[in-house]
Amino acid sequence: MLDSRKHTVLEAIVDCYNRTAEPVSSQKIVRDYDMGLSAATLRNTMADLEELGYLTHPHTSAGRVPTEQGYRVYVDSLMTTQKLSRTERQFIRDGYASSRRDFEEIMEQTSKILSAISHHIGVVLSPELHESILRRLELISIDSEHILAVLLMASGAVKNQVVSIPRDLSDEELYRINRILNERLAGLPLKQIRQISQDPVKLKAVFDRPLSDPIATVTRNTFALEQETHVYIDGTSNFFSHPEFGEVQKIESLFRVLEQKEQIADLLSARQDLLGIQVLIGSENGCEGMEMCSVVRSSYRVQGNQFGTIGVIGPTRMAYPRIVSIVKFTSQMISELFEESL
Amino acid sequence: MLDSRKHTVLEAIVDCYNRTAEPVSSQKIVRDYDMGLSAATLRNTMADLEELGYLTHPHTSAGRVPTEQGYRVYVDSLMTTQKLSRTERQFIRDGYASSRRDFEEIMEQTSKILSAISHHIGVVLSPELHESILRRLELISIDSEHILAVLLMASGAVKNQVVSIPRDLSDEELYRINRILNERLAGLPLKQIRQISQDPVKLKAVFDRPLSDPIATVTRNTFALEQETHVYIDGTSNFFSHPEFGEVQKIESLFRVLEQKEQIADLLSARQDLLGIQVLIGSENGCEGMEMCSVVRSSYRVQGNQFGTIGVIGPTRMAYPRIVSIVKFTSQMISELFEESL
DNA sequence: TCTTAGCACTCGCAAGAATAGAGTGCTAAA
DNA sequence: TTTAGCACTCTATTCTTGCGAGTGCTAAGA
Repeated sequence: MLDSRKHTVLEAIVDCYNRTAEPVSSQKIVRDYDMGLSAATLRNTMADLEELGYLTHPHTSAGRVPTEQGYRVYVDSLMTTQKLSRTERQFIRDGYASSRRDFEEIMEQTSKILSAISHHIGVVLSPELHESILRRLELISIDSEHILAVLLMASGAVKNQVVSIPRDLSDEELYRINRILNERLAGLPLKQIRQISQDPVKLKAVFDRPLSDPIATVTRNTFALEQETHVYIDGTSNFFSHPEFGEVQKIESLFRVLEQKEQIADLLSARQDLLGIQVLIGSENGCEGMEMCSVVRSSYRVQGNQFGTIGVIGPTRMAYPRIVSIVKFTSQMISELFEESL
Repeated sequence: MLDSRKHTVLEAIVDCYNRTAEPVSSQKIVRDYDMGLSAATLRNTMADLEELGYLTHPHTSAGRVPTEQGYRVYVDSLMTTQKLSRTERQFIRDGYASSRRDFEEIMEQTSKILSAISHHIGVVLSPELHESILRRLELISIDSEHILAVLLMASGAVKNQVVSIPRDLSDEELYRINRILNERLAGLPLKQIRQISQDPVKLKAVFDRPLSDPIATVTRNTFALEQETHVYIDGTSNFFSHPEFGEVQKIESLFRVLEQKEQIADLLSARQDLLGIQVLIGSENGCEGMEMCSVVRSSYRVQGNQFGTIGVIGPTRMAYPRIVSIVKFTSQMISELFEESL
């Protein structure tokens, strides 16, 4: 569809625009890229590329700027992904070295590493709690009406949940319930446990006890969990250094979106089934207020069928090859970390 | 020091400036405030107030703007604190109604309520973990090298901590250690437990066992906690609606500070010993990059000697009477919540 | 002595006009 | 097919001008 020259020119323009943040003129290309063509010829090619929808003009006498479609072609078939340098890889590894294998800390640290090395916004989505497999649960008495349920997942994630109890339970009773719940429920995914806990028939089958038994109530109340994903965001202030966000209103709309963590979660987790790296360019992310941002995301595997997502959010004009490498490498790192910790 | 007229005029100017965000002229005061004086007289008084350091001029032919010193006088002795309206009080109460008494949720919800009702930034500092009293601790086996320690505090706060263990411990051993730790340590503040855990003599005295016993190692590793305060921030994007932050660089410096949670923690917790409401005006907060912001803060009591802090961060030009009332009422609410939950 | 009307003066701000310069599109020649 | 040349367009900058808001000062009045 595009001949070789158009490819080269488009790549040069994307590259140049990404570095300078200014519309790219034909002269600029002649000077900076040695492609043995004159400015006039380039202008012809650029006009063609514009006709095809890969470039635009801010105004008649300005240079060219890639359109989203242009970026799409660049990302899909032009750019050459370079490997991260040794220093960069080490930087990422070092970032994890200090963390003590604590689930939350790994999540948080990842968002920090991503933002620090990419100079954009780093986002991490923890795996959906419902998919997690319960390794062990511990019930701790709080007062006569509440207990604290500590759910330890196979992934290392921990969920604390205050649970109402129907009547005061003695230590022995609680201990007994605790033991039985562990026997019958450990090893199952939370989603399944939830189904059991809400279905009187299944509940009876699993525990072989009348529904009035405190064990049924405790189970029901403990596993009445909402869908839950945690969102870790870091590096928001990096956005201030980009010239395209020189006006307040542009940055405002972005920040308003970032404060809505659910929206970010949706954005990152949409079509999570697609494995590997994905790049959403500009308005492709479908998020109002984030039209001028691109998202590079990848899922990571925690365990079995459990996946979380990491991503970098930056201006559409970002250094895609580098960011893609960063996200790819980091998601490998994090998957390895979780494999080790098993 | 200031006669009654100067008082009235200063109050009017602060009030007017807070509403309009524009320098206040003598005419404006004549029109909006019925004080039976001519513009010329007001100009004289304003000149006096400027000489005393309570007002300034952006330039010769502009109206007056309060200085930080002017705000100081206003806050300390001029403003009339109005009570919150019934609707506002109800709004705050409703904000807590949905939360399930979960410690973290209360913290988070408070920052949301504060920002939503004040239209500024809401900040909540959890009480310093070291000051908390251990109610109960539970050890859960993770793998042959790690256990999970769940510390339930008297306040309802929960701290999960992954702990390295010297060698694989059987379930019975772990259970035994767990029981002994609870017997000997529950009811003590973490700070004290930490001291015990690091002092061989005390450790031996409390547990009456050789230091080589796993119980000593587990104790030491479990309570080697850092000082720790959580910071909950909400409503940062509210700042975009204030006209004085129309330029990017002003908002940038602020957001860079807000990303440094430790700085915010220091800012809020400094001189925590002072009870009641405190107002830090402009550069008084001593935080670089936040010179144009004021802070209204108050501590809340969780239990016994344990205090956390809540606060509102807004532009120096904020509606102090209202914000002070909000912070005061909210900190009462939160203290009550914790009393109930005992 | 305090208050006020009047007036000259200052300064910022917005609108316009002029200029420079960057970059294009087109044409015609190589 | 490529390229040099040129006219044209549009932006960004700078300067000027005029307007209006608001002050400070002075002198007259209460």
